[in-house]
Amino acid sequence: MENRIERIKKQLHSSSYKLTPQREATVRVLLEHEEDHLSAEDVYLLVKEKSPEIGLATVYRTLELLTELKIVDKINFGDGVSRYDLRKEGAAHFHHHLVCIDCGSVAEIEEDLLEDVEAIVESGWNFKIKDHRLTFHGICEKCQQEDRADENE
Amino acid sequence: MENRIERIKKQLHSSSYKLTPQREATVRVLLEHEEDHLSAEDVYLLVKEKSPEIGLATVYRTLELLTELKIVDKINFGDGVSRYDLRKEGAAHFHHHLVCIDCGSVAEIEEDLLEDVEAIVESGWNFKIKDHRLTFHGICEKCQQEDRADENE
DNA sequence: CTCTGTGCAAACGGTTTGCAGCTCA
DNA sequence: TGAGCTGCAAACCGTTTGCACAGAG
Repeated sequence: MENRIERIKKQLHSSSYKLTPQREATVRVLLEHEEDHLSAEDVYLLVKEKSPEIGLATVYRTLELLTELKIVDKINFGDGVSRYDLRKEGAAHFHHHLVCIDCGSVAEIEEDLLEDVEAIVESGWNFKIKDHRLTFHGICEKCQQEDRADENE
Repeated sequence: MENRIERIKKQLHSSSYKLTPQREATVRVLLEHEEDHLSAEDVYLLVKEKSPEIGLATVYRTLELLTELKIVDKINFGDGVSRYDLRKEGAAHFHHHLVCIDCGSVAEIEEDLLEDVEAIVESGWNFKIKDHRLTFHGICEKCQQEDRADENE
């Protein structure tokens, strides 16, 4: 935890930004909720619990800054809200998501899985890939079980 | 063209919707710009050229209706605007996109490419896939050539 | 006549921006 | 002192909604 903060601090400094208390509070919330896919508003409310004086605009500006430095990834599942996802340490590729269309839960896939596909696309379409977004929409394990339970009623 | 309109008309009817002049004008714009990834506003302006009385709300409502009936797909490249993409005749899967981070152009990939990946995800994560979104961000062929030309200056 | 669909304008909600004040070198 | 950063409120902008009216069956 502390050493990840330290590393982020260095990343900011190397681009001549400061790790202000507000920025640190925001980063801490992101670290503590690494599995969730928080919206800016979510982050704001969580930061506010510990630092009540913070403003929503500051959170937005911090998230934008972190996105720019590729410390977080800004994602959009099509529900009209941007969500922010901390990049995994040393992850070469952006991870994938499984969005459940029943309960709305979002799971992550760390495995790359796209290596073959990317090779095909790069050679077949002459496209130099820099990043990707892959999201599957479907039914999560829990909802599948509940659906089956419903059927047996 | 005409028979695709006819087919869409039938799809609407089978869900007890009418193909009104406004809806037809909107669909025609989508058919005429199948390669572009138009925003609602884009569609509105194009429809307005031929049917100036149409309102923006009607275009939104039509696009929503077409999305519901899976005649178009609503996509989001993260620039804060929804774009609408006509489904290819009989396409089982939603196609993929190549977004150029230099010039902003968007190309489409019709090939599935994800069959293997989906099989892995379904069995490995117990997730029943219903749909997917795959977008690659990178440099298109044209911009790669221009970059190379720049280097040789 | 009824029900669906439409145009307009207002409302909405997430995000951005202008600005005055603050912090810390 | 000055550059960067913050909080607040207002502005923004894509999208949705309420409502009165039009049009087809």
